[in-house]
Amino acid sequence: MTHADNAEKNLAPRPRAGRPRSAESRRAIIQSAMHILQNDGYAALNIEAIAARAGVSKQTIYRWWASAAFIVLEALTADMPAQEGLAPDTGSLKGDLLELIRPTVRALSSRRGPVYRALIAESQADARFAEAFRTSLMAAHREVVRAIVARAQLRGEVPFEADADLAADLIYGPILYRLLNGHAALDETFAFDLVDATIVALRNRESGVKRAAEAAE
Amino acid sequence: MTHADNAEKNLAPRPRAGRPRSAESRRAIIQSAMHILQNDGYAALNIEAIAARAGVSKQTIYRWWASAAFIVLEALTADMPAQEGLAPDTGSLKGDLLELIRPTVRALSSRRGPVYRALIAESQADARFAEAFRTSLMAAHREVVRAIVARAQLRGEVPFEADADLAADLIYGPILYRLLNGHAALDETFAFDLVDATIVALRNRESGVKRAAEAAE
Amino acid sequence: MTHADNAEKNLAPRPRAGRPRSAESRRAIIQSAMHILQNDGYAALNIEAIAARAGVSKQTIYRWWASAAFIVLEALTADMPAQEGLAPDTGSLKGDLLELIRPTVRALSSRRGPVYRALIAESQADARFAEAFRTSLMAAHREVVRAIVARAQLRGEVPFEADADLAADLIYGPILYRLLNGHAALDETFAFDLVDATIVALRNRESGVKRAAEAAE
Amino acid sequence: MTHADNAEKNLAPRPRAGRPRSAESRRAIIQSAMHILQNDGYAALNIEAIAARAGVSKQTIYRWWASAAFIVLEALTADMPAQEGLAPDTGSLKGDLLELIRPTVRALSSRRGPVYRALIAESQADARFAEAFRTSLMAAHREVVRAIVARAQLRGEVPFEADADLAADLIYGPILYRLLNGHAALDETFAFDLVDATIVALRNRESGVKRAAEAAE
DNA sequence: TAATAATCGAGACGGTACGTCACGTCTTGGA
DNA sequence: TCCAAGACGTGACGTACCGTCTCGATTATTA
Repeated sequence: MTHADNAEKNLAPRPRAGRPRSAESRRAIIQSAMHILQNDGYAALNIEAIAARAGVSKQTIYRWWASAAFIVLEALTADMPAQEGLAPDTGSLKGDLLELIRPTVRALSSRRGPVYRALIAESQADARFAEAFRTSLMAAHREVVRAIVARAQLRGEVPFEADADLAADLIYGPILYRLLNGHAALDETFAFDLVDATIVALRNRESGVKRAAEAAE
Repeated sequence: MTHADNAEKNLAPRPRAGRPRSAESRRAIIQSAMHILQNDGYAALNIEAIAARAGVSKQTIYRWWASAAFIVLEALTADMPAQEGLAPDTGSLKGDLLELIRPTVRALSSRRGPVYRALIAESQADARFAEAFRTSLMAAHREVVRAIVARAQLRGEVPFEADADLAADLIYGPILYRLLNGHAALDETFAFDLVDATIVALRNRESGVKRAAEAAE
Repeated sequence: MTHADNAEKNLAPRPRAGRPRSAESRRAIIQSAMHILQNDGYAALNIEAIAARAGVSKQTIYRWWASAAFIVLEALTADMPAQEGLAPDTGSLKGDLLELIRPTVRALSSRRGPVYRALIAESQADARFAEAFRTSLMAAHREVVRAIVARAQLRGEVPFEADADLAADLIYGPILYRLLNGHAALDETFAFDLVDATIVALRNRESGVKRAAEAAE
Repeated sequence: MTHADNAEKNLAPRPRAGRPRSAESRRAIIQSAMHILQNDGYAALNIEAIAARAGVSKQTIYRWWASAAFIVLEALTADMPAQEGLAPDTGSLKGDLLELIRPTVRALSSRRGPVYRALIAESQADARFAEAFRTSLMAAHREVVRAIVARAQLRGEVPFEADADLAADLIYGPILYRLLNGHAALDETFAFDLVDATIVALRNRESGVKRAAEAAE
């Protein structure tokens, strides 16, 4: 999204005139937003509260972010570089997926849960944020799955017709479902089940060709 | 949940004193809520707008519903009786699942989409609504899957260890994921993929016993 | 002006539905506005401060008044009925004018001064308020002069061609001038001077006819 | 006032170090302020708008002027030298006063009106500006009247007891009154009326001595 | 020919108040 | 009892200007 992009650009080497953006304010805003979100919940996360806690004017927030959700998104993506290339590489598809999913499930069932629930809820009300969220955080998560599947294809663990995008849906879909709907726990057993289900689905080579024929019937 | 329950009770034959509840107002409120949600989106759905459009006082709304989301939920559950016993019975697991999923996906990609997106978003902010939504609509959807799987087990299409709950997660999880995140279309191809993935996962009998052993390693 | 008019009407016999306007809030708002104006000055008179001091919501203020100046105007005009028919009647033009001007000058050089200075200043920035101010307060003041002059004409103290409107300008103009510009005191001597000047101007019968001729030259 | 004074001094030959003040910026600022005031009104006259229109930084404005009103005042006083010694000298009191008032009234009823209305309004909110305005522009205007009256006294047209200050009040007071209150037009007829009223008031020799006696009664 | 000094544009900053929106509650009179 | 109308206190919204504060660049005088 434009706002967040500008923010990052303006903090990068800045050849332009005028007082430079305050890195201190930016940090205080992001920290305040996360603090309020984690402690008081998303309902309490509003611009006035963030500004007050960060000792910052509302205008400064609005100058760089379109809404509180964008601040949270930036807080999450700012951590990402450290996690980059984080696609685990254990040598086996099952190992990789478990290495990916178990920490994910663990984080979402504790402190990360409320954050993602809030951002997904916000996505339903704000199309501009939805796009930013989808193309940054969510896309990054899906990309990891795609990388894992690609390696498994090279190793011959799954056929080349295997649909990596479907795999990402089969992993993150149910996780999201349990996170948002709360009908069952996000626990280890669930992680194992998801991995198994995803692997057998990837190995099932019907996907491409045969399916098209069926649909045509 | 209490409010919605009262609503239904109060419409049933009830010998209480005073002026009876206006069925006309109830209908107008529900229709207005759905109209606003479908046309102007979740962000525009508020009590004030519903009251204005329904020609009803805000008080009347607050008397019978706890929030706009409960109105929408009532609109959906009021339609349910007509769809009840909707678990399709084609004679095969694949047929049943397709019969279930294809219309679901079709509805969600058109007029039902905004409605479910709104209710799930609301669930993240309101725990009381979340419970109502989960135990009514969502539970009903999952129950259909469970019935289909049970029949498949009786037919011997899938082992008795097959996890019907996981099957529901594998079906509705990815659907929800695409609905909420919008990274890919909710189309026919997706429905076929989901059905295939779910079936191979159900047939994979590792699920229960072996898994526990692995986790213990 | 519409806002102020409605306010008065709605406090009068009200045959309409809905919760009636709170006379208590109205009183608290007007009193708070006057208190702030008298103690902290016009610069400190803003809607937020009035609302806070009156224990009232901003919305309630905006519902009935277009700006703080209108509240002050209502405070002044609400006192007017008590002063109505206040055109003094001493039996002589000079007596009447003195009876009118001396208290005016005295009030403006003490507590009324800041109030009128504020309202006139506001009139320069807000055309809608300017009209309200002119047609209520200012018009009432001018009307008193007109009544005094009319009686003097009947008594034969001044010719019938005497211009009562000009008399009002000659009285209130210089008073306003000193009030706003502050180049000299608003004192008793000034009141006497104004009365004398106004009287001789009224007796000077050139006004109408001869002037037109001159202008045509 | 200090700011404005500095402004003028700093433009005069001054051997201070550093980059000299930009005459170009000063001109642009003054012109922009006048343009906004004349076209968009007093309410739209703010530093931000002036800076934007002049293509100048806000800092530059704040460095040389204390508020927008001072800029306007400087715009008017910068024109004054050209008008200096403007006390008309037609040989008769009436001629002089007409020569003075008619152009004044004409200017105020067209382009000068908004300007003076703004400055007088500002004077009510800012005591420091009020003093600057009173002792520069307003004092100059009053001085002209005093000079005219002095010549009339030498000619014997009015007694030596005639109060020139009162004359200035009788002229500028009503003009200001109509300008600010807008209850009647600033036209030729009004100019004639004012002149006549002022002359008869000046000729009425009661003013000083007798009045004191009356007041003591 | 530097060093010093003041100004300039640009533009971000902490503030204050604005006027609006929706909330959920509360009187009214009437059905 | 319920209903519509609609006023009420509350809290947050996003915006407009305020006056101040860096920046890098520019243009003078002084050493």
